[in-house]
Amino acid sequence: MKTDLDDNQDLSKQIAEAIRDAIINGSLLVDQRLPSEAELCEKFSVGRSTVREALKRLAAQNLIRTQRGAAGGAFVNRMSFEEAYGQQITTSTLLLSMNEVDFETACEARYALERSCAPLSAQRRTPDHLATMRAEIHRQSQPGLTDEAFCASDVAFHRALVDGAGNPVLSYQLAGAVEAMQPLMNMITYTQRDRERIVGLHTRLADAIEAQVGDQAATILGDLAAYTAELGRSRALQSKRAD
Amino acid sequence: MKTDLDDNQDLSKQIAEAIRDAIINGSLLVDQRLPSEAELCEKFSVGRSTVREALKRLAAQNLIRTQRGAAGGAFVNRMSFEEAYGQQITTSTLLLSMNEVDFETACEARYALERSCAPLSAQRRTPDHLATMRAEIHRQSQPGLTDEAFCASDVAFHRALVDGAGNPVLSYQLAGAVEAMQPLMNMITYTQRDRERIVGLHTRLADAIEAQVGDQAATILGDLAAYTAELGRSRALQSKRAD
DNA sequence: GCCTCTTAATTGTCTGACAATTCATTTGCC
DNA sequence: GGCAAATGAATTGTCAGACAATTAAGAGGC
Repeated sequence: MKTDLDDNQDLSKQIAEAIRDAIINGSLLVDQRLPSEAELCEKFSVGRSTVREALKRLAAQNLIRTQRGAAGGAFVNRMSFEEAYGQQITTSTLLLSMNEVDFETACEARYALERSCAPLSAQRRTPDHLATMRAEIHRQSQPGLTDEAFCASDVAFHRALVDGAGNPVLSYQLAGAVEAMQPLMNMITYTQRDRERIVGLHTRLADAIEAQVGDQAATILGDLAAYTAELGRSRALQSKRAD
Repeated sequence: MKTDLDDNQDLSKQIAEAIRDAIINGSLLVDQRLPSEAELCEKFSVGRSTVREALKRLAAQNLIRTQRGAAGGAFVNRMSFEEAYGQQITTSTLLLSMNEVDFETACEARYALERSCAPLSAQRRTPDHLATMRAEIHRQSQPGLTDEAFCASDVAFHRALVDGAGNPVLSYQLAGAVEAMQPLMNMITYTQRDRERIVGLHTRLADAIEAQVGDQAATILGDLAAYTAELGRSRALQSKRAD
């Protein structure tokens, strides 16, 4: 961990970066205790507030956790799939909502990514995954479902599809990407006919996954992408705002 | 923005979350100025350090930026693709390095994801993308290249492939995923024969993209995935540590 | 109109203090 | 001796006040 302060600006940022680098390059290992705030003050020759602000920056990125008390302090946090997943969703959601990404682009990206796990999922899916997919299809067929609930079920369905590939890294990347696009998908109003069409495609998709025919699953995902894009085009002007 | 503090623990975290939620749900718009620290102190009835720590948490996530001076303050930051990309790489890199993800799983995820943009890239790639791919292939053929430089060039090559799809959302998701796996890829030692084989596959891949034959590109990516996985299996015990 | 100086607002940093929490040690009782 | 309670020490969490650094806007002079 370097102790020299390069510039004359934003000390807490520099200190946070120094510690972050130490974590990334392995100088600080998981669950290792960082020096106490007082020691860091001496090491970097700064006041305690500055050190604390640096630590809070790291805590916000889930890089460290802190404990009070005698044997307390700041510890290097093991980044869990759960935390990483949450962070990715927050980042991606904001990125999409703040940059006027048009629906068609987001939609294309989503289905392209999802397609990548169709063959693996067809090959490795367990009965659990199939059951989840069937259950979500059933939920989507219920009348009186709000658009938001329909979208949430859609995400759950596709989540099961992705998880079926049995690759946690793939699940992490894809689930984050898909879920981040949910607010955009939520902007669509689905008529009863739309829903029936989607449920039909989902059913065929589940059938293909069950029959372990990956190519067919990929093709159906392509159809689903095309249909969703079409819905987006025709409903583009409604601009429902999710709040 | 809520002003009530639920628990009796970690005030700065609660305040940060309250403001973050306000940003996500649209109560605070891009480039809008947050209340000054003094005003936030009053609003939440806490001391200034607490408010500052909350703001630092948000700054660490690129949600806000701060400016000193008379018209200064904290402003809602427009999340740029650049920032989001950097965050995703940091998160994913740590996730992979701290959770003993085995090489084969990471490799499978990487190539599965990359495959998803092969058809789009074949369809839309510009001469610029092709030129970058050819240039990186040439670099990879240079003798005396370190393994790290070879890997970096490999990432640049695949980055061009991904960007060829002309979908910024897809580029963002994929480039982050691919780059985050670079440290794992760096653990491989490439012999001259390995490199020749990879360069050969890259050349065929560039040819397929140039000829706009997406299916073939996807197939070659599959071959590349299989070969990389094979290298990972045979070299698994070397465990070079990148520092 | 333009330049300079002043002023006010705001964030960045430091210091000192106290509260809250947690663990280790000591004390006191049996 | 053994166990429970009190004590103390270390550490983070919070607050208050002060000053420095920076920046925009206004005042004043020319």
